[in-house]
Amino acid sequence: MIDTKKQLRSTSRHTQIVNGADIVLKENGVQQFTIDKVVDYLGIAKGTFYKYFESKDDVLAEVSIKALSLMLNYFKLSQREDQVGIENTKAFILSSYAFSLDYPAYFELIIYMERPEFKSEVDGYKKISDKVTGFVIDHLKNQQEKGIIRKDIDPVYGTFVLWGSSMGVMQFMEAKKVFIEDVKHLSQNEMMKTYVDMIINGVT
Amino acid sequence: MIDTKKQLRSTSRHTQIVNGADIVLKENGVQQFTIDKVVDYLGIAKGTFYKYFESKDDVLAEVSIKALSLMLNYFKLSQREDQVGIENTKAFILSSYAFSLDYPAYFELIIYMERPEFKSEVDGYKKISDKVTGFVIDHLKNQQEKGIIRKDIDPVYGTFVLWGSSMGVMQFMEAKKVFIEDVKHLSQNEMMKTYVDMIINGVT
Amino acid sequence: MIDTKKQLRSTSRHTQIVNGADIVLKENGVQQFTIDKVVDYLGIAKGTFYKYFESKDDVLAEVSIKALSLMLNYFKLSQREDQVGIENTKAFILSSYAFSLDYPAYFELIIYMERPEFKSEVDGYKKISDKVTGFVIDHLKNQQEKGIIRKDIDPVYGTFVLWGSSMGVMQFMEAKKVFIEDVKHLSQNEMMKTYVDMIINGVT
Amino acid sequence: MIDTKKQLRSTSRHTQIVNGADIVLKENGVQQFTIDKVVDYLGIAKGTFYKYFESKDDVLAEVSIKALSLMLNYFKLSQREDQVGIENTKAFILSSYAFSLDYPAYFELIIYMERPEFKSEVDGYKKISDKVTGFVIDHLKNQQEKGIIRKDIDPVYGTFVLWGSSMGVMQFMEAKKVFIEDVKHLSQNEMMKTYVDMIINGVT
DNA sequence: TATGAATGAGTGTTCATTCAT
DNA sequence: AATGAATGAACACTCATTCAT
Repeated sequence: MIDTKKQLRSTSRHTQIVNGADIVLKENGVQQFTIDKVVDYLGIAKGTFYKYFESKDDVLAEVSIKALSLMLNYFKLSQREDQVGIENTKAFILSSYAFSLDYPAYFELIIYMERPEFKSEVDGYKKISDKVTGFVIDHLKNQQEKGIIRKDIDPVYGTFVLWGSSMGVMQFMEAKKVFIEDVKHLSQNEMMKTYVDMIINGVT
Repeated sequence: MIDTKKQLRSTSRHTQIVNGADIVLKENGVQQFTIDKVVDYLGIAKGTFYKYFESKDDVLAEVSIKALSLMLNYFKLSQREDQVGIENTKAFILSSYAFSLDYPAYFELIIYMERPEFKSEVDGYKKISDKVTGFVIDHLKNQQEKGIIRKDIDPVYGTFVLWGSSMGVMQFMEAKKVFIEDVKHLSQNEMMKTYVDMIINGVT
Repeated sequence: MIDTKKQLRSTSRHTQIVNGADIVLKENGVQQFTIDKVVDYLGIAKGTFYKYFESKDDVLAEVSIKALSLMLNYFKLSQREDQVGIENTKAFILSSYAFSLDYPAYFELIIYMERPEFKSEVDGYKKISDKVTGFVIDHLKNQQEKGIIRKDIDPVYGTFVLWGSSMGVMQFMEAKKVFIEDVKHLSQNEMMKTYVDMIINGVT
Repeated sequence: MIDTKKQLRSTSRHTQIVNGADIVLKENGVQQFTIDKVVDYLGIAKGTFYKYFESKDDVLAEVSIKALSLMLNYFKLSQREDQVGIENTKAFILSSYAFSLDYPAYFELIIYMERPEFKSEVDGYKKISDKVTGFVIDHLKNQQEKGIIRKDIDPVYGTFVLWGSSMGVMQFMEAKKVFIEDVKHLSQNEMMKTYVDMIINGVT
């Protein structure tokens, strides 16, 4: 339990709960994330939580807005005008890798939110989710116009494939971390490089 | 509940429980898989279950051995001598796609087992996991020797990339099923084709 | 939320809250009636509510005054000078049936208020309750004087019997609605007719 | 909490829980009946309860079987061969009155179970419920054949009217107990007599 | 007089695991 | 070796009521 009173002055309860949920998520992962842990951590009553959020998925949607915004920021920061040719696409993929390394719980959350049964009523979620998708689609189209990426790849399919496959590789590495590094003496970075190399070659 | 007595003579309790868990898994999926359902199905006592398995994850690890074996079989059956060039690699990727469609619960299980917190003590799991990995590594090496796949790709990294990315794309499609088909009017098959095209181009 | 300010000038807070509770009751029924909904609807603070009312049951008691007043009005409107003989008594019973159809939530409330554990301190409730009772007693006495209703029935007992039994029949029909209409293919109206016929025969 | 061990030897857990629920019901009434109270009373774990019953409504259904059986018994015991004419019908109505006096919580429960949303999966409930209804219908038919009750009354409607109205009168008396006896100095018995007189006159 | 954030004891329900027999 | 009754902490969610400002 943290000292709630200090925070109250500077932050609204809503934000405070989102922040608490954020921390609980990072410490426990999505599967072990519970409302009980959040209210315990914040030292507030359960009723208080439900004054601000309709459901568990509701807070998670808000946290995932932070997660997606942060990821989008990683994407944007990876793009530089002085990078020519396929470099920007490489940089984009590597930035999503960096994000998954820096914020593994966020990464897990984004996957969790994609469950079909998840019907978020939180406006911001759909918005930022579309924004991220849009960013990648635009990137692909742009590279196709410049003649850098093959024009026969549908940008929408291409985006989902890019996203799905890179997330898969990262998830795989995360899961097999111990196995890969200790047993096989492989490096995650080396593996990511191989992936980028393979997928980049496939689209150019 | 099935008739346990007949099985008892020919099969050991251990195997019998794994088989029961297998069927329960296929019928319910990983999230709805419970020990209660397993012992109900088998008509055995709960205590008996815990005599043979330390935990829920323990049986699931054993079931996943069956799942991985079956997947390996799909891989093997996809390879034909009369297929030339890159066709065998394509066939290999598509066979893992077919597997995920034919046995969604197994596919779900394999992903479930990859959680970092999952620490299986079951010997056989590592064995079959290595076997599957070995198969793909051999495949890659083979294709490289024939000059079909680029020689600069490390076969071990390449294997993990191939595996991780294709599973990622499939998982992504499964999760976004409704979204992809209803909202974007995309086809899962078309998306898989795009993936195969992109990754194949990247390795040849 | 409604605009509270306008009402404030003309109506007292007390009345205003009762009116709000009234509307919330009609829209939600007794079981779903919550203080939260009332203060939300009125746009006032919860503390304000508890300044004017000691408990949830307290407001409901006040709302039930409105309900009983309305029911009394139904009773009165059912009586016409040109109706001769037992017709006015029939009309009286049918008017209480009409009331229960027109204002199901009020009807529900009246039954809810009759729980033994409900101890209303609200003055007005007893008053209107007596008024309704008085009306029926007077009606019975009147009919007895005219020789329409048997003189050996005590008008006070008769009133409670009339009231209790007709409410019971209506409550029974409401509860068994599905059962009566779907399973037994009976009609609510037909059942009410049977009741009126039986009870009217019993008193004449 | 009672001493559980003694009971265990003679009674099965199932029966024991039903008995506990029975007592909790009688002490608290339907609205305040909770699983927590039942397990607290029995001194068992919540999980134990749910091993034997699927839901709260499930136990209540079982308890109501006891209630309905008991009520049916009251009905049957009221019928005597040496009673002639309308006396048996009177006795029947008075027996349901006696039942509601002896077991007010059971009476409440029977009303509670009639909620349309209540979908009991418990076989016995429908059975005994139908039995009770059947008993009354048969009684009416019988009296009609003997020429004691008017033949133009449909026995099914008549049953429901009889049941609904008598339950209504009893519920009304229960609710207004204090009011009737203290304020109006009326007697419940006198009121019941009036009801029986009125309804009997209406049907003969 | 009015506020509204905060409370917390419920509420029904689940399920992996234990242990006396 | 086998049983299966019992556990109990966990879970998401509710709502009448309080009290410091």
